[in-house]
Amino acid sequence: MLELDQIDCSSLRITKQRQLILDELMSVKSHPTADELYQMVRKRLPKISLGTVYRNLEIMSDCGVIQKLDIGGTQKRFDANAETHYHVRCAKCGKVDDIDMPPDRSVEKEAGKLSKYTIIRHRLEFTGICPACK
Amino acid sequence: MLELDQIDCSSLRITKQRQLILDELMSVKSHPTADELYQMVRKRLPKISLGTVYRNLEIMSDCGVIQKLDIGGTQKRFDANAETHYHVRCAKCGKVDDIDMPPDRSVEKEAGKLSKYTIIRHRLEFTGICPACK
DNA sequence: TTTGGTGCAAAGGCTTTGCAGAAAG
DNA sequence: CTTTCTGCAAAGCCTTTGCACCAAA
Repeated sequence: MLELDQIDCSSLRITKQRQLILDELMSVKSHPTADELYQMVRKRLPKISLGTVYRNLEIMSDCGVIQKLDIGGTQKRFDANAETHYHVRCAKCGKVDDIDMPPDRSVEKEAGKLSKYTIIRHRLEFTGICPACK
Repeated sequence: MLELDQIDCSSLRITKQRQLILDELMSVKSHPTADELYQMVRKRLPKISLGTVYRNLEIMSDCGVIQKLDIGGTQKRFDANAETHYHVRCAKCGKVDDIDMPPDRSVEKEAGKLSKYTIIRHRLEFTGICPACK
């Protein structure tokens, strides 16, 4: 729940593993799960462990280098683009893509008026059927 | 992933358990997790099992009686209101509330133009700090 | 060196499931 | 009666974590 903690991002080291995980994530426009990323990185660094992938994805998203997506489905997904942007998820195969729509910050102001919460951010997600599943 | 399957909703029976789970869910405006609901129902039906709660929540959301929410955090939450509406989640305590904002279906048309997906629905969620956590 | 990172394997948290008996229709 | 549902407990799936060793700075 506590997602506001600041972690120390200044003492991070650049390890082979961390670099490769980021490289692989940046190389795809899809939004892979930790395990998918693990399979990708393993081709170049066969001895890397799944735990290391999870640990690094966690750290990098805490530091704002990447983004952890909590889209439908059971597994979390990761996005090399840490900026706010919108996504679509295929209801059949679970694939997640970006939607190239400019984020509309005004909805946050509106939501702030309609509730007693102090709004920090918003997230807009679409569900649909991807071209391959049609 | 396959969330489009139709399940047979015509042969459902009205059991004590199912009725109570729905009653409890309808009685709150919060959006409880399966376990929270289990604790609530247990006060009135001490011998109910957690598995039964999960099973019924699954069935009722498949049949469109209730809604399963996939909001941030590790646990799924449930909503007696199956209509499309928006939510806020507190970044500190994880509480989820409704936002009384009319759903804007036009964003779906826009997203359809900007991607190759056939859009089925959208979901808008806010993150903020609830009054109790301020 | 010092401190942070890694691999491994075990543990954890939430959810699903198989099965035999119970209950709804 | 027949079919669906329940309680229980075990299994499953994804993710986190403890520990001893390794490597970056």
